[in-house]
Amino acid sequence: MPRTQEGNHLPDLSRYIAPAGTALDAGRCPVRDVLDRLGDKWTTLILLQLAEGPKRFAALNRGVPDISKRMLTQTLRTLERDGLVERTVFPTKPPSVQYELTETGLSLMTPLGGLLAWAESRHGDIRAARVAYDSTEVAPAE
Amino acid sequence: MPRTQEGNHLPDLSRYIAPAGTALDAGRCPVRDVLDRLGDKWTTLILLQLAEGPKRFAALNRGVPDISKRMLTQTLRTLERDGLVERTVFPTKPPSVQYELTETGLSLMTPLGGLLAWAESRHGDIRAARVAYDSTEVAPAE
DNA sequence: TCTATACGGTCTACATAAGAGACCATATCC
DNA sequence: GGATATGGTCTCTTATGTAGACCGTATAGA
Repeated sequence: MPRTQEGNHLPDLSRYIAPAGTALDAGRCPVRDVLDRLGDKWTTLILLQLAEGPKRFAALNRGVPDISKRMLTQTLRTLERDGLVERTVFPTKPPSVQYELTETGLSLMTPLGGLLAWAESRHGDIRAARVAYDSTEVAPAE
Repeated sequence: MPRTQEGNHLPDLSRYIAPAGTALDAGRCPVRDVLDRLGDKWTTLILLQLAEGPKRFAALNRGVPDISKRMLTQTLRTLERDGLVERTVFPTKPPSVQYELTETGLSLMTPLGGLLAWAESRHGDIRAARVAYDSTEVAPAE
């Protein structure tokens, strides 16, 4: 079994890999249980909106214009259920609903920020790699 | 790279939010273009496998037992296209194929590690929040 | 008064994506 | 000869995501 063959200053990621065959099921594997949520396509965008401060439903919808209300509701419910977002209903007439990050949600912003910084700095590389890949696929003249 | 550590003092995340109405489309918004990939359900798991060192197709399949070959192939192709993973075919008799992280892929491991550390440390909170949420939903008698 | 808009959603119908599992060719082992 | 392993592809079915209509209340404007 190949160990980590180089000591290239990586964080010890193997700790996040479930022991083979045992804990890869959701509910026990934090990677799946948490990371899958961030990949919800909308979750990260909404968290980013809320990182600016508490917002209301319609404001979130404006901040992420191409999300449907259904998906916005659904994503917010999941975030609320996971304890990342707090939902407060003000009994005004039309009732207004405020969403804001909880302490847990707020604490996610730091590691998320690191990932976004990576995404921003490497976005050019990734896009270039795609172009290169697609061109060699179309014209494998190498 | 922002190294903000305080919970109430966030890194400037607003920079990752596209100017309203302009750049939320994929291809211009790094958040979508990159983060959506990590949410591919399998991508992170496979990257974690490869963080241990180069692996072959079947080894990856064993490391993530419940992925189908079809999804494994597809995910690896996407990672290769994005320049995060390099695919090398050795012309042995049943040809063997090795996958390994590129420098770009390797560079993702650090911010990803931060996110996984967060996921691990908050997993208990999140699961507890879910239980609490579900119980109040089922029995809203307060 | 009649209509339009905004609030915060829900509901239904449809399109896309994921998943299971058969299948392929080659080669070695028993 | 049959099983197993290599690295996939292909089709079929099911789950998920999306668009958009709809709902009731309330305010503003014509």
